[in-house]
Parts: sequence; structure tokens; C-alpha cells
Amino acid sequence: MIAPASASLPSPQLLVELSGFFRLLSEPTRLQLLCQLKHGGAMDVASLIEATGFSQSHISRQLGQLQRAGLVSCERDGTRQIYAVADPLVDDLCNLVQMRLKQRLEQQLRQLQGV
Amino acid sequence: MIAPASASLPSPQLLVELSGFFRLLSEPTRLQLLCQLKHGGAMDVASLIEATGFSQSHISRQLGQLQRAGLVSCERDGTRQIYAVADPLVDDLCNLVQMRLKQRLEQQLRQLQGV
DNA sequence: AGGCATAATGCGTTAAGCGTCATACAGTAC
DNA sequence: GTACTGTATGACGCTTAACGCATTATGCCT
Repeated sequence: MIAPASASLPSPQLLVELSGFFRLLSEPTRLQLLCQLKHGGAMDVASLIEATGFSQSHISRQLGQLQRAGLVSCERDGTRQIYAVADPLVDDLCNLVQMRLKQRLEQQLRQLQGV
Repeated sequence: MIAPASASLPSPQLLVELSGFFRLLSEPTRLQLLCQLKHGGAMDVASLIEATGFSQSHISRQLGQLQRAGLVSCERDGTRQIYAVADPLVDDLCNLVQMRLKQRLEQQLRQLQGV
């Protein structure tokens, strides 16, 4: 028999940490950086600036947040900093949510069609 | 013609939708409501107010956001609104992130202990 | 050393969202 | 109908974080 996962309620601290993690993914800029790094492999900051169109300071700050959370790693190459995705979890989460969004839209479409 | 090289990159619209979903989970209050509903099953607003300690208006607003996103459903019972979790995805996401947080802390612990 | 590139950090402005108070709305009982 | 309960919403202050500009730090040259 499978336990009904009678998970006790999460502690306030865990709630804060979970929400803090999700908050990292709640900005399109940061998500875009993560997707760009996953797509293009390791990239330096200048490439990410060009790919996103944001200012240098903004990109640097967002990368800093992602790095402190362990989602990206960076190493020097001369004067450049090369960033790369350090955790595949984000990609899994995005895929799950994307499937969910798609299913929800399909359901709404069926309702409009009166099925 | 649109370059096919960026085919695997998510569109700006998708980025906004993904980040919007994660934003829902970026507030401890909403996360707490979802966990409470998962733990206690269907609950009315008054019970959720008592469980969280927030004001009635605040809880009502957060429930409204969760409902519009399809994460919770509600039905009337007299004057009361009974809310319930409508999508198991949030629970899966939280479990994934929680495992990740745990692994990261264990790793940091090992580093402090000198491997 | 100085000069040049790349990236990080103070600082200010601005927008978005939380959270509460007061009010309006929906439903029931009388 | 009025009175009462339970919930949603408008208005508002406040905190936080995005975003850019200017500056500073860091590392390669010659």
C-alpha cells in the first residue's frame, strides 16, 4: 500500500527556501539566461548581453544571483567569465510546467468548442 | 526567414508564461496555502485564514490568483467557499526542489568538513 | 608602470506586488 | 423585506527588486 504521503506541513523556513528558489525562476530575464546557456553551452557575459539585449550591469547581476543559488557556474578565461548551467533541475521544472501550460490551453480550447 | 538555429530557444511569450507560473510559487503565503490544502484536503477560507494567520482579504486575493492559474478549484457550500488543490504539479515541483536544496546543503556540509 | 578589455558593484529611479483597512457582494435565516 | 455570516474587491502605504548609468575592480597585454 502506498502511503498517502501524509506529509506534515512544511516548516516556515522550508516554505521560504522553496519560494526563494521559485522566485529565481520568476523573472523572464533569468529564465532566458538559463535557456540560453542550456542552448549555447558555456558562454561569456558579452554573448549573453547580446543574446538578451539587456544592459551589462543587469545581466551581471542576474548571473550573480543564479550563481549564488548554484544554478550556473563560472570560470575565468582571461578577462572573460564563462558561465554554464550547473544544475539540470531548472530544465526539468520548465518542461513540467510547459507541459502543464499546454494541457491547460488544450482544455480551454475544448471547452470553447463545446465538447 | 527565421533562423532555425534558435528553434530550441523558448519564445519570449513562453518565457513570460513560465516565469509567471513560477512567480505564483515565489510567495511563501501562496505556497503555504497550497500545502495546507494538500494536507487538509478541501478547506474553506476561514480555515485557511486561521491556519496561516493572515488577514482575510490577503488570503482571498492569493486564493484568487491560484484559482485563475488553475492550481486550486473552489465550490460554494452555503456562504462558504470550499477550496481544494486542482493540480498535483505543484507538489511534484516542490518535492524536486526540496530534494535539490537538501543535496546542496549536504554538499556544502561536506566541503566544510574538508571532504 | 600605463592602456585596454571584460565583468562586477554603488546608486538612483521606477514599477510591481504584498498586506491591511474599509467597503461591497453573495448567500442564508428570520 | 432586515440582519447576519462569509467572501471578494477597491484604495492605500510600504517594501522589494528590476533596470540602467556611472564607476570601480580584475586580468591581459606592451
